[in-house]
This record gives sequence, C-alpha cells and structure tokens, in this order.
Amino acid sequence: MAKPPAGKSVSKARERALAPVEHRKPTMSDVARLAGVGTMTVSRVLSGTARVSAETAVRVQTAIDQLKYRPNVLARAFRGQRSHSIGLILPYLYDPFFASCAHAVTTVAREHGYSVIITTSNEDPETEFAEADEMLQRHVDGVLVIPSRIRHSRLARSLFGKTPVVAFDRPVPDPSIDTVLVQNAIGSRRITEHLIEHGHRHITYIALSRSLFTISARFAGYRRAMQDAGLEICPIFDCTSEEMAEQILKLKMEHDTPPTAVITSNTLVTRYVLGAVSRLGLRVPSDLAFAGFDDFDLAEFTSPPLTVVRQPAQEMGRVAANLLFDRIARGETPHSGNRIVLPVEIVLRRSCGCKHRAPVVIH
Amino acid sequence: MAKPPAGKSVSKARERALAPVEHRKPTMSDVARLAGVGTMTVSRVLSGTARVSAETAVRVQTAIDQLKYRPNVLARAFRGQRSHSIGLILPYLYDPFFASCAHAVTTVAREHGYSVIITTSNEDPETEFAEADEMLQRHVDGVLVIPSRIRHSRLARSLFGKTPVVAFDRPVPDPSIDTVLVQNAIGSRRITEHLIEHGHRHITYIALSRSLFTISARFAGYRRAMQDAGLEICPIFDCTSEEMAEQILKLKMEHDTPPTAVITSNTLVTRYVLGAVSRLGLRVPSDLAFAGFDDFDLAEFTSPPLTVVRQPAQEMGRVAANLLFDRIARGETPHSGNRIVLPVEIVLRRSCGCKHRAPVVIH
DNA sequence: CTGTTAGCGCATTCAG
DNA sequence: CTGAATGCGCTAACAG
Repeated sequence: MAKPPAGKSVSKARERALAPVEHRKPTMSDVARLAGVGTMTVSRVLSGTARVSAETAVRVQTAIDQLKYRPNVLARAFRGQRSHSIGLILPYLYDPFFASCAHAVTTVAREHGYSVIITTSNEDPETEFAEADEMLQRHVDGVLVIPSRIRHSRLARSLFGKTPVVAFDRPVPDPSIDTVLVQNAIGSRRITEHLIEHGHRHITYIALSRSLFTISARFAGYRRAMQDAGLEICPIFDCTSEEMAEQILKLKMEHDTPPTAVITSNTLVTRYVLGAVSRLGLRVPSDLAFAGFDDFDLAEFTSPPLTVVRQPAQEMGRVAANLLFDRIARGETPHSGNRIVLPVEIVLRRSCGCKHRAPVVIH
Repeated sequence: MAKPPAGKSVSKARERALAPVEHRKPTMSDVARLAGVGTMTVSRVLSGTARVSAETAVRVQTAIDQLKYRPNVLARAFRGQRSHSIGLILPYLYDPFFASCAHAVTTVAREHGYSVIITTSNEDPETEFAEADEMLQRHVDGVLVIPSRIRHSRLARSLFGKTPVVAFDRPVPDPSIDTVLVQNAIGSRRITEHLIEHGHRHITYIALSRSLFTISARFAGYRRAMQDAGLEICPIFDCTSEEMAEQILKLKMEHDTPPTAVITSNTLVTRYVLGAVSRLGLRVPSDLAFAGFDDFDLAEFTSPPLTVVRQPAQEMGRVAANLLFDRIARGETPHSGNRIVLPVEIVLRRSCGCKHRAPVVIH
C-alpha cells in the first residue's frame, strides 16, 4: 500500500528521463524541473497570482522561453478555471448585418484574450437551444446571442446557470437577461414621417415574418407615424420571395388608391421589392417612393440610391461583447438585466424623393 | 503512507453521499453509482467502443436519462481525445464573401457534431500566426484558413504538427497543405474575352493589393486574354478607396485613347469604381463598360445591373470543411496536399453591354 | 516566499 | 463482458 505512490513517481521520473527531447509539448513540470523549482512556482509566475522572488521568477521565465512552454488551455479550463472562450449564436452568417456584428464580437474578444465559438441557429429555436447547451458543455465563460423567433425561444436564465448571457439585436422573453437593441420603432417612425413630409398619404409597409421582434417593432413605429398623421396603415407580412413581392405590389398598384410609397422591413425584403419594382417597370421615386430598414454597402449604387434607416451593426456587437466581458469579470449574474438601446441614423438618398446629390445623414 | 489512499476514497464517498442532490453537474461516476456499475461500463455505453450486455446497457441508459447526464467535453478533450472543435481563420467577417464561406463551414461542422472557433486575421500574417497558435493551444482537431497575404504567410505544416489544416480561397506557400480554390484566372480570362467580343480594345483592370493571391491570379487571366487578342494590358493596382478610384478613372478617361471598359478585381473595388463612375457622371456601358469579380446580392439592382464572375462561396466552404473532416477522420497528414479547384460562373447582366432583360448565367 | 498533496472527469491500461 | 487503478496538466489549499 505504501509502494504504489513510490512506484508511480519513479516510473514517471524515468519516463521523463528516458525521453527528455521527445517530441511532446512541454508541461509545467518540465519547466519546473529545468528551473529547479516546484510546479506551483511556475504556475504563480505565469498567473502573477502570488509574489515570487525576482530571482526565481527570472529562472522560471528563462526555462519557459527555452522550452517554448505554453500553458495548456484545456487543462486550465478543465481544472475549473475560466475557459477563456465565449459562445456566439446567431441566425445566419451570410446576412451582412449579422456578419458585421460577429466581426465586432471577435474583435472585442481578441482584445480580451478570448476565443469565440460561433454557431448558427437558422432562426430555429430548437437548434438555438441545442447549440446553447453545447456551448455550456464546453464551459464557455459567457454567451452572446441574437435570439431567433422570440415567441418560441427557449432561452432563459435558468438554462445558463451562473454563466452570463447577453442577447442583442433582438430580446429574449426572460427579463433578467441583458439586452442590447437599436431604436427599431423610432427609426421606422422617423423614416415614415419623412415619407409623409414628402406628401405621401398611402404608404405601405412590406415585411418579413411578424414573429421577428425587429420586424414587429419597426411595424409599430410605422403605425405610430401613420396614425399620428391621421393616415391609414397598410402593412403586408410574410413577404418571403421576390415573386411574392411582385404579386403583392402588382395587386396593390392596381388598387383604386394605390400606395405612392413603400417601406421595407429589412435588407432581404428590400431586395425582393427592388426586384419586383424593376420587373413591374415601376419608376422610383416617381411611381413609388422607397425607403428601407438597414443600410448596406451598395445602397448608394442602386437605381436610384436608397434611403434607409442605418443600424450600427458593429457598434452593437461591440457593446454587447463589452457588456458580457463586464459580467464575466465581475462574476455576477444580474437579477434584472440591463437594456441598452442604441440610436439609429436616417440616410437620405434619392429613393424617397429627396434630390440630394450625396447622401444626407440625420442622427 | 497507507492511509492517504483510504482517507481519500472515504472523503470522496462521503462528499457524494452528503450532497447527492447538490446542484452540480452529474459526472460519470454519479451515473455509474446509480446504475450500480463501474464508470468504465458507462464510458463504454457512451462511446459504444466495446460490447456491453444489453441489460446493463439499458440500466446505464436509464441512469443517464434520469440524471440528465451529459459527458464533459472538456474532460474528454483534456484526456487526449478529440476536442470536437475546429478552428476557422479568415481575414474579415464583414466581407459577405468570407461570411458566406464561414456560414458553410459552421453548417458542415454541425453536421459532424463539431464546434467551430472562429477568428479574424485582418489580413495580417502576424495576427494570423498568433491565432493559429492559439487554436493549437486549444487542441482543435483541425484548422481551416483563408490565408492572408501569401508572400508573408508564416503558416506551414510544421507549425501544425499532426493537426490537419486546409487553406481555401487562397493558397499557402507550403505545398503539403490541402487547398481549395476557385478558377480565378479562368474566370477573369473569360470575362475579359467577353468584353473583347463586345468590341472593346482598351480594357483596364483595376485592383486591390497585388500581394493577394486571388487578385494577382485574376490579373493573370485578364492579361492572358488581352495578349491572346493582341491587345495591350492596362492594369492599376492598390486602388484602396473610392477617392483613389475617382482620380485614377478621371486620369484614364482624359487619356488620348481612354479605356472603353473596366474590370474590377473584387467586390470592394467594384464598389469604389461604381462610386467613381457615378461621381464622374460616366454612363455605363456606353461611356464605359463594366465587369466585376465576385457576385453579390444586389448586383442585379445597381444601375445598370452588373456583369460579374460568380464564385461559389458556400460551396468552397463546404468542400474545404469536408476535406478537413476527412483528414481528421483518417488521422492522416498528407505529404503532398490536395489542390481542388472549383469552377466559376459568368453572370451576364447589362453593365458589359449585353441587352438581356434577365441575367444570363454561363457555366 | 516556496513546495507538497490532491483531484477536476474521463478513458486507457490491465486484471478479473 | 466488467471493474479498479492510474494519470492527462493544472491550480487551490494547505504546509513549511
């Protein structure tokens, strides 16, 4: 019974002795042996968690450099420390808006010495849930999420235990989760007002699924502006393809009092409607004025250049990530979450009827 | 000396006994105890690595379900197994082309039960190198990379040891690394030929940094087509802003024999030139015909709709990821890497001078 | 200031 | 077919 421990260390020592230059990643005890100290000292030098005499510190550092030792992240994480990784769940990556958010997140994460595990939910609450769970299995230190359809979201504080979570772009039912949003309703309302100022009375709102938070918030802003002006609203939801946009628009334009302006709920629908407009031979803005939600790189070069509400995608990613790292650093899980709302800008180009040669940005 | 082992197991057992319902993730030994078997049996049931009698398997499974046990990924990875994660390094995420690649990669990874750790290099070889190293520290099972500027890339087989790597979109100096590319030169050549068929003799090629593989490969295709037609080439590199594009174009157009057509090296430059063209009041295609490399969502709605070479972004991501998973499954690190080249398509719209109402795609 | 001991959760030995 | 022992690399908790 007294033997095993002895036998163990002997065999271990021999193994090390026999294969000192073996091609194997150096471990902390390799460093310790070379520096003639205990592993704890090495650990302390690395983490700076306790004071070590300058002299030994140098010896250890030399050994580290000589061996090109790098601590094993996995072992550290396994030991119950931070994993120095966060999870990022978003619907799609091929949507430039989401991609910009993701870019900002990876950038902030690097600044904090963190890695990010990224995954797509395809707007499916089940996938989203499964991926969140998977990330928790991987012991991420925090999770950032652009939630899928809010009504069916299974994301809740309880799932995450004491792991911080922040939702952005869209909220989550659980109010104890931190959230970063943009002024969806306000942006939508202001652009609607702008169209009204151009003299439009019949403005239609064409949108994607109503079950998406952003879409319905933007609808609310549109409705508010219309009602305040004593105008009737004319919303159309579930426009999910260019063909559908064409059908819808055709029908609308044949109406007794056809719309003279259209507002789209997001880039995807903007694209559909742009296609429909072109196929129907409608001229913008004379036949139909046009304003969209969400700016994109080439909005300036469509014909005519597009007036849009611009959301600060990267800014939102940055703010959300910083908030998460704040929570991680403090080790706190708030009982009532923060709710940060970022301002949007209106970019006036020519599709709304403005005559500006260059875009005009209103804050 | 004989005591500690005994004391150890006693204290461990007591701890478990005292806190059987403690809020703590269940471990394999919790499951084993509940099922009345050894941990190894549980392990075997989980991995299916060895045969277990049907009866015990059921007991174990029941215990797993009851405890909602999920194996600890970190412990597994730490133990020297697969980490079931891959790394993905790319220049930017806000470039829709790269984002589409990334989307495909995450999708394929999920199909394989893998997580992906994503990071951006900002086209900086040093950052790229550091991030690759970081991923290796995290014991990823494989790495996918869209390399930054090839001339300065520090990525090599030796860095990765026996961890599989595949480069895509752009190659890496080390020929032993698997690579997935698209027909850059061929696509560029064909679109140049198309412009020549439209009767153009003076075609200029406006490009981003020459040190990017894709850009210079596309230049080669352009040059080849021009030379074959006995025409003089007229390339311009390092066009890095809209202002620069405007200056360049202005100068060119004031020349004795101004270009009648322009080819751009990628979406970014397409954007710059589009802006310059608009500011200079040039009409496309009558004053200047236009063709770009890389299709984008709204290319159909620019004025006029843009003729482009379309690269299969998602397809490339998928192929690269599948190749990587193949390597991981086989556990092999090839001595000479594969080199897969994916075909591109030419999308004829109207900026080249074609009169098609709808885009025509040539394979 | 420094070293020793112990164990995180799992899977690879090697005995039954 | 099954189980007990062992250690992956690291660090918290305690010695010294």
